[in-house]
Amino acid sequence: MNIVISNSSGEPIYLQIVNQIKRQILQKELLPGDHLPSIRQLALDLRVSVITTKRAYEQLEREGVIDSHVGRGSFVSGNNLDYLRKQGIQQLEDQIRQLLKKGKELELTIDEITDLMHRVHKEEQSE
Amino acid sequence: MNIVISNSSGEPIYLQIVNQIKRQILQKELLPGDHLPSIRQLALDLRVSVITTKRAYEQLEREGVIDSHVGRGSFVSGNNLDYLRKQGIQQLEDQIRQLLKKGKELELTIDEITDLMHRVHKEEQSE
Amino acid sequence: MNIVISNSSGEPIYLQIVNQIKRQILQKELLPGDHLPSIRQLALDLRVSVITTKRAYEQLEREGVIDSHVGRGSFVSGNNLDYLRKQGIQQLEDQIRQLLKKGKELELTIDEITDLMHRVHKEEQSE
Amino acid sequence: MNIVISNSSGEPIYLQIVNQIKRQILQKELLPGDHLPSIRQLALDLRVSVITTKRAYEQLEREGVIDSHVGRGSFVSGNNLDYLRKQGIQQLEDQIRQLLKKGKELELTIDEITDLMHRVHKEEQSE
DNA sequence: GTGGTCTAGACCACG
DNA sequence: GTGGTCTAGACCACG
Repeated sequence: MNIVISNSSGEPIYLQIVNQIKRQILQKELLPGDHLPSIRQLALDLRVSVITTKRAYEQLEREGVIDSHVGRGSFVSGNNLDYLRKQGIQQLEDQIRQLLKKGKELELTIDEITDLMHRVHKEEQSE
Repeated sequence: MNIVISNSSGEPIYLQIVNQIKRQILQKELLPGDHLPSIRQLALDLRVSVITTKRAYEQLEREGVIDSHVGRGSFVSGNNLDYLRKQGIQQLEDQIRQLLKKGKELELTIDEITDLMHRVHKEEQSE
Repeated sequence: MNIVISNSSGEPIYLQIVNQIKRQILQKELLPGDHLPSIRQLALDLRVSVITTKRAYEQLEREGVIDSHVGRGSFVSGNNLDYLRKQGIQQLEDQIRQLLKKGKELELTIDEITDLMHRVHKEEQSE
Repeated sequence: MNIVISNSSGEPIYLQIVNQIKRQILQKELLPGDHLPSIRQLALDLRVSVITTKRAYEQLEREGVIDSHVGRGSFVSGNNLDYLRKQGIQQLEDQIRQLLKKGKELELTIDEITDLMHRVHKEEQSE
């Protein structure tokens, strides 16, 4: 499993782990039934406290994205793609609402915001 | 001055104050030279700790958006519109970058994101 | 607030806290808006680690039963009686299902189980 | 021998084995003297660790429900029906006590609990 | 003071 | 080995 931790991003470490695992499930790099590294092993790999990896796995289990069993470890649970996708779209819409609100405050029209978005998109691609 | 505090938004109270004052300056509801309520008065009005209003005013002063003078109070400082506008655009671009990143994770194209944005925009208007 | 911790019950301490707070809300000993003791204070009172009280409050917040705000503390959130009652009935029905299953294994009829329940009930009352 | 393991029930695997064997003895599907599969064979059948089946048999032996002899295997021991039945009744009474406690918290009377039990019983039967 | 995050370390039941 | 619970202790932003 490929997880990268940033100490400077401001995003809590446990959430970085949660989100990156969700992302990998969403992109089918992790499949239902796949065995995840143990919280101890992952902690060693990421050079992070066991408690932090545990917290991440707890969150994922609470959302039904993984199943953990004492003595056996943690596994990607069956078919969460729908759930994760819906959750993702929801978050996207929330971001859009914030964006539109911010744009309105700056007295930008929807077209100006769209233009800005396309300009930023082109910049990102050319990097 | 018209400030509304939300306890459920998750946004720190002092930042809610900061941002709403900035917004009002940007929208010319507050003009250069305008006298702001004292931190004590504002704390009373908003039913919030004085520490909180103090923190908000400190932040605004640090950004040069208001001037505080012992014994006289705080005032909107001269011509911050450019600064606030640039800051707003910057924040908007950051939001857009996050949006594009999230969209990419969900395997949405830039056109699909644009469509979604327009759809959300129409919903917001019709409310 | 009146919470009693048992070290011998087998029920995790944080769950004992969670359940006793839920019980008190259900029985209107705690009302919406009531200020709960801080996690540190409660930890001192119960002679338990801060992490344990924190964990209890996290669980309660996740279920929407309380609201916690940095710097301000934790409060019973508005009208959870319905939620808690429904949850309680659900748990009761699950217990009943287990009971009936167990009774069936022992080849008891529903009437025999009912009798046993009334007998136990009388014993409990006379204690 | 017919044992079904559930990964989702939360009940430890070794206890699932213990309880299902007890049940089968109670219901005379397993009789005194019957030869049980070896821990290795059972582990293979259930796709479970040998440690787990070993733990289950140890528990059963400790309770005197089976006898294990090195080189010969494990056998249902003579006349445990009384013991298992008493144990079952005991457990049933404990469940009833919990039920009554829960019901009390929800401010249900003994009659309301009895009604609910009969209702659940009818649902179960009609399935 | 208050909760949020993080760390190091321990013991337990389970597999 | 594996996750579940618990402890003592730290630093941070917020009020």
